[in-house]
Amino acid sequence: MPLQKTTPQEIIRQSILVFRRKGYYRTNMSDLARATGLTKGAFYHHFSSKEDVMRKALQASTQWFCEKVFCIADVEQLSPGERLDQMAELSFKAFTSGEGGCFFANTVLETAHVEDTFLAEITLFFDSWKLAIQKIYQHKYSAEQLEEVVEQTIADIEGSIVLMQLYKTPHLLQKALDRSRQRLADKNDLP
Amino acid sequence: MPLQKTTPQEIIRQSILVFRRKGYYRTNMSDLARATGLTKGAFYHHFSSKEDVMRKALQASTQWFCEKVFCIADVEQLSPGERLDQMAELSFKAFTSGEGGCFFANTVLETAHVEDTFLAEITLFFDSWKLAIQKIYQHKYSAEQLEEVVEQTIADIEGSIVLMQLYKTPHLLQKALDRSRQRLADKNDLP
DNA sequence: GTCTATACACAGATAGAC
DNA sequence: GTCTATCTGTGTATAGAC
Repeated sequence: MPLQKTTPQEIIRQSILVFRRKGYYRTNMSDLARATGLTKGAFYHHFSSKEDVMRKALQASTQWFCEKVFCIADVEQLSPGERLDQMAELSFKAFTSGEGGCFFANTVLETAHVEDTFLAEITLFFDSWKLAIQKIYQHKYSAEQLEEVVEQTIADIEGSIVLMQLYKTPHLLQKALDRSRQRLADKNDLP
Repeated sequence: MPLQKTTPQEIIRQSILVFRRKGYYRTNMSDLARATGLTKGAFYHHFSSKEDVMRKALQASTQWFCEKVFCIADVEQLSPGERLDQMAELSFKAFTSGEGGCFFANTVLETAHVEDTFLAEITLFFDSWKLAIQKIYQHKYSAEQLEEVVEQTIADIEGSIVLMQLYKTPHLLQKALDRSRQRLADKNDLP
């Protein structure tokens, strides 16, 4: 029997890149087929619809962040500062490699008020991210401060990703990640 | 001669609401026509293309922010804190009334890597915003601190608008605006 | 599993009557 | 200035050969 030429995993990997760059609605099945070296017909052999591809792309991307980035928050051999440094470095690469910034922010802004099809998948990403940062900041912030400083950190990073794509300079994201590190070091901080 | 039933200004006003909620690509001419009580044919009497409507919508929205919100930074009768309070209150209303959060953030994420058609219009909005906040923060921050704290403030607000739409609570934006106020009050702050 | 061909719906835009 | 009708392109999805 012949080998499977194109695996669903590889199709999803390429589809994430296209969706992140062009957005959900602007991406068409021809784009996805071309990116994976398939035809539209062959593509539909693997996935039932564009929505199906998108959902699996969001899930795969969240899984990647959890396994490669957010899990660093649990490494007890490292200090909180070292954990944040490693997470920041990987986050920077993830959000600046290729085009499109944050796949999840793009998707929530694009779809939230049209159809709530992907809200569960996107919420899972941000909840996982919040939890990871929370684990690190809890060494420094009190319980009542913790929630807001975590929200501020993620908001600062996501907003910087927006501005980064407008002004076309990754330095804006780098500075936001540096601020997230300073929040762990500084004595007097917001809030 | 008969009176003009639908003014271009009113068409743009309604189009902004639709574009902000559904996004540029997902909005079709029927949506815009319906929102203004016109038919597609009548709509094309006023505007040459969807891109034309979008560009004028972005320009009109920027003009509104400059005349109604950003100009408060120049009111010398008010203290810097009072100016920021007033700007924050109007910004909160602008970003939470209706659906879609920030029209400009939505548009830059949607279009930046597909076509750079609207980058000039969006840049004008953010540059105007930065300038306004800069005028207020310059009373407290040194020249070398100023740029980053302004960028941080806008990033924090924009990121909070993203999260606000995911978690469906305007409180997230309110807290980001409160932090922008604290940056003017606190003694020790980031950076 | 991959291909070509095509069905079907809807989008942006135009023509021409009123 | 607004309408109905229509042209044309493109999008999602399916059918069926190889």
